[in-house]
Amino acid sequence: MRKDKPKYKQIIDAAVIVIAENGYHQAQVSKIAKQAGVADGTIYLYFKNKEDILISVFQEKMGVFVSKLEQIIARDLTASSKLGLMIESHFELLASDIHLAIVTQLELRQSNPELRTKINDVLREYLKLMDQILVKGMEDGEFDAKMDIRLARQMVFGTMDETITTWVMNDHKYDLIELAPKVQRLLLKGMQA
Amino acid sequence: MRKDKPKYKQIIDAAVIVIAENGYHQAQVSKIAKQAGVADGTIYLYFKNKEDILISVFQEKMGVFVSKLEQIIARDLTASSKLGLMIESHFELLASDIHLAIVTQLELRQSNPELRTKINDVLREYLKLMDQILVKGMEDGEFDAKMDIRLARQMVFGTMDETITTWVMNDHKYDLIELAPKVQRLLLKGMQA
Amino acid sequence: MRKDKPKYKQIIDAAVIVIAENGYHQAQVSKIAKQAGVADGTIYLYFKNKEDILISVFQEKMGVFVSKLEQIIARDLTASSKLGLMIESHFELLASDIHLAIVTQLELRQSNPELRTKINDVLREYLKLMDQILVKGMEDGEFDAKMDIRLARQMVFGTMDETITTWVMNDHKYDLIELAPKVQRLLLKGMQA
Amino acid sequence: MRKDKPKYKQIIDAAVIVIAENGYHQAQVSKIAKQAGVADGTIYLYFKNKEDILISVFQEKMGVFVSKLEQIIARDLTASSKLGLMIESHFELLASDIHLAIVTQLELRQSNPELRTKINDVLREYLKLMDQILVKGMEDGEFDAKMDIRLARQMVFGTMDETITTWVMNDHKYDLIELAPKVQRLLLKGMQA
DNA sequence: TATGAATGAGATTTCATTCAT
DNA sequence: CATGAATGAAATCTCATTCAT
Repeated sequence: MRKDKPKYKQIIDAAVIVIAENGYHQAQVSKIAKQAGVADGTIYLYFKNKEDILISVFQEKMGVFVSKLEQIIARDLTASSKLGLMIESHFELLASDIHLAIVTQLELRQSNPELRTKINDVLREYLKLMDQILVKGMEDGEFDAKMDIRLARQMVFGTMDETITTWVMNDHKYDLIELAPKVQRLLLKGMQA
Repeated sequence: MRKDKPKYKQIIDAAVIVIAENGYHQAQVSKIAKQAGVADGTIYLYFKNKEDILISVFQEKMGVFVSKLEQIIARDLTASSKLGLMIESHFELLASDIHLAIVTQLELRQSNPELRTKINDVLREYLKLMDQILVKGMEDGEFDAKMDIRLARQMVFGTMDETITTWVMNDHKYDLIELAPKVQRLLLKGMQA
Repeated sequence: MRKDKPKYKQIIDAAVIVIAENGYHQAQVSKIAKQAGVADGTIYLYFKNKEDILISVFQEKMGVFVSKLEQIIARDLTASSKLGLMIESHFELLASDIHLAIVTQLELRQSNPELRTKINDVLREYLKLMDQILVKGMEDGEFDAKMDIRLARQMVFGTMDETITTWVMNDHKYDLIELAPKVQRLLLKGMQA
Repeated sequence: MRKDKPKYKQIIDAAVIVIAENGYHQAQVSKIAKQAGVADGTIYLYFKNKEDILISVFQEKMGVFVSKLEQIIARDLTASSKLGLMIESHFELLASDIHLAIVTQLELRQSNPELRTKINDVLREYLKLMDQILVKGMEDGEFDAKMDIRLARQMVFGTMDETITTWVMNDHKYDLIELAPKVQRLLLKGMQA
């Protein structure tokens, strides 16, 4: 389905706005179409069905996170620095797009198990990259070589996720980005050799 | 709403089972009524509406977590030990009731933000108790006195939550409880003075 | 699904009227519900889905044809007389319920192949009874013992069907019933020994 | 509408194939266009609307039946022979084009009464020719001079139609053409003087 | 002539909630 | 207290047709 055409992106962006403003269950296709400035039927020229829109939203947006993280990993830095950059970059992306933050932290989690499974597939790629940082840190002697890597990853991701969700649920009335260094310090301490 | 009558609890328990077995979106009132062995209309003698059932499920079950945690806090122990017991106790409760674990970690999160806000109100009590442990640890010089207490709490809760959710999503095929000490160690290291 | 309850029959009869007056493709469930004097949702307490209504219409109404024909066959008459009574009875039933005639001869034939297959299952029972008459006639020496029974049945049914359909399509402006003896004579001549 | 241009016939033939292979309700304009190797919009340069395609299909194909029958009538034969040739010719045409048989016997009957009325207009020409044979037979003393000609025609057409439809519905697994003489004999007996 | 992207109307079905018994 | 039959609002997706190029 013509992902290069401008309307594809138009609809994705419209979906993010509509879901953020109306909530997942009130995000009817007709609302998304109106927001995108196209007819209802046009949606179906670019997406198989409603679920396909939502998965695509997640894929397109998560893609940005993944490529940012890939760039960070490619750089010649310590694992600690990479971890810090990752957190900062993750927070920045969501802080700069409140709509997207609402959608990923709150609304998309209301989707049915089927859809969530597909979302998890997308997420997994991100978590794999995260693991690369942890492994490097353990190999380089920065992180505790004996720590359970899965648990460590769950701590890192769980902490970031909880921090962002709390921020979103508090109507983002404080600065998320300035929490990044503190979160980094906390997590690093937990994992350091 | 007659919370003392046996049918009140019957319905709450039925709701947990039905949601766990069918998923949040397939947990119709009529199914809960059938599972509870009462007529559909009877539900409405004990609960205002469907949302009220779900909040009540969370309140009743969370109450157990809260009272367990209160007992732990009342004991004469170091903050670190209390934290360890809290994690262990939390894991134990969910590992011993898979239905409940599925409901709290996966299904109830599909509810709309409105309901989730109410659920968070219930959760807040638990988080406040958690804060007491952290404060005590900071005062006693066990934990870093300068750490951001909200962030620390988010790390603790986020890590526990992510760990349990991952366990549930992996069909609880490994032992959750034996992860508790490792989780404790990881978190303590992050927070220690 | 409660076929004994009066609402079941109410809905069936409403469906016949709505389909006859509006055509198959304009017979929305909401129209049938309104005609039956029930809410849209009530339909689904008695029928699995829209197709189920249509099949039930055919089954219920065809049941009358079948039982009439069974009575005729049970009587002590020559095959020729039975054939005559069958034609007469068939014509009478449809002439007395124009709505039903329109539905069976025109509207229900617009249904999709799936539904038509199910309708044919119902029809088969009627054709089997028809065969009994033909067999008896052949055994008793009334009908040509060497005729192809399938072809004979196709002639009988095809002629009746074509006659009724033509009558319906001509807005039943002439008397269908008085054609019965003529049709009988024609068919008997074709089959007689 | 340029009926002489090759694309006109291309589209007609494409329609027959698409309807036969996909069924009436799955024969979308876009499928017919693809099968014909033209763009969707091009269809509308040759046909007023979808219904117009279907009527044209019937007209074009029925034209073959009519001209065959005209040739038969023009020959110097008895009415009985003509009737026999007509049945044989009718069966042959459909047996040699299964797609067409499926379309005329099953699929086109799913169209709405409006369209069917128009199809009947086309059919009427064929039935008129059939009447010529019957009249001649009655005048020549071959057929019963007192028979109701309309009924007789309904018997002839209804029997042929039912025979062919049954053959199509049985996946044309037996030979239709060899049934022709038997059908002829049956019908002639019914009509003979 | 020919294209094909865009349009937008329209219907089935589910399920929380009510209320007469 | 308890019942359960009845209600009725609400949303996804299809596809014939158009029209700018």
